Amino acid sequence: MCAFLKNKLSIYIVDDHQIMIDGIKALLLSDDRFYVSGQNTSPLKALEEIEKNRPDILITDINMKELSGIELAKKIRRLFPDLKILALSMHDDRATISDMLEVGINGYVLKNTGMEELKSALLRISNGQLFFSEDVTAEMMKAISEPRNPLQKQNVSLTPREIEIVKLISMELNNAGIGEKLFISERTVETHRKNIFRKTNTKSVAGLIKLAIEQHII
Amino acid sequence: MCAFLKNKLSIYIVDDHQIMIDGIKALLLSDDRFYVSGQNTSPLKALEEIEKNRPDILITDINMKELSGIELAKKIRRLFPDLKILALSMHDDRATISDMLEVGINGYVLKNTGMEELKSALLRISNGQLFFSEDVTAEMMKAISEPRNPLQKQNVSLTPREIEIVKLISMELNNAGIGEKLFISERTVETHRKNIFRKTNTKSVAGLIKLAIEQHII
DNA sequence: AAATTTATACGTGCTGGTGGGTATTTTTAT
DNA sequence: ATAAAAATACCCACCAGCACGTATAAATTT
Repeated sequence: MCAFLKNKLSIYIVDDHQIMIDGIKALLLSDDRFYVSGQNTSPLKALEEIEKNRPDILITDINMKELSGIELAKKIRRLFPDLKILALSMHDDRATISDMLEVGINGYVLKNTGMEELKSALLRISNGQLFFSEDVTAEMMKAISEPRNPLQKQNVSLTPREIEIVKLISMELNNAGIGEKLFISERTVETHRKNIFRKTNTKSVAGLIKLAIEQHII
Repeated sequence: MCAFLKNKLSIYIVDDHQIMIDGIKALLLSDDRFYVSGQNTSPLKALEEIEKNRPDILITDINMKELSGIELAKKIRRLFPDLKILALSMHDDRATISDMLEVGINGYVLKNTGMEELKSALLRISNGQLFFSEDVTAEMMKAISEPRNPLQKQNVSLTPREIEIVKLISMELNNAGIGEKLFISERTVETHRKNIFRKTNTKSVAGLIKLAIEQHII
């Protein structure tokens, strides 16, 4: 089951974009240290296949429609604790990185880095080491060096109602419009709004929307 | 210079994400009908290289930070009218599609389709035909069947200064703060703001920020 | 059963942004 | 050289949202 025994690393790929899968596959195919044991554009189907397939390393995208990479990684960690996970992402935003680290992934590389880096990531991970892209490491360093800035990694736990409000704000509705839509008073909307800004520690709609997008609320 | 003469299609790839370039390259490499004459993660550098390189087909991503695929395609169309352009995008939103069609691209495939489709797109385009992914075609059909809906195709071409303003808005600065930072009057910021909202056809900061994130402006 | 969270709602004063303009200078494109 | 686009700046009236509050019913959690 390990790389040493069969002399090839067994890789499973999950990515929303078939073309990305095809690309990675083609590249690994030409390198006899790797073997692509399977792939899927659907995280859920991938979970089933992994059960039978038992690869060494899972390469997963993070921003997937069906199930986020974070959720997938969580499930994987629970079901197959030994399976190594390498996150492959477009973004190096702190929230996502820290979410993934918390889940306990083994590596995080950005899509804007080359394939060589991906290969070394795979090799290092298979050795039990961790691997992070330079930009990701930099972001982590920054997070550490800024002792306890107000932005923390606070879990922005909005209530369902508040999330609804955020969604409507993002749809360019004003308080009156939101009230109408939810059959509540404009005053109530104002109160929700206040609470949302307080909780998210944002001071303008701009910040709120950025956060909401980062956290995949909208 | 054409595919028939040298029996290989010369392809140039532009994409923000090196890993995507690497993937496509690896795949085309294994097919002797294609030849990757060059690639770049920077649209601007690509433009220079294409001048010398003169490929048959340019594969370009659409959502790039430096220069959007739309802008790149426009420049290409003006400078090298014979060069075929194949857009490769994550999104099938109507605005982008119609922008690209207007510029006069030769094909549009989505990243969530397989590599085989990419290959046939390349072959058909080299024959002077057009090629569009199924989803893209569907979106076009829908657009036609819905006679003249209000959503039109707005060109979101913000000026450099306006983009600067958008960035500062997204950083939760108010007009006064922005003016201070850019050494301009608060009145000027107000004017920029007005123009930005008019151009982007957004009516609140929420919409603007969403758009800005979509378009990778921030 | 008690405590907490969530969702509801109102008042008031202030200010920052909106929408309506107009206009000049500088830069870029033709 | 000239037209067009971009960047600069101001005026005025209006009101939506913010910052302070306070308060109560309903649902959840402990």
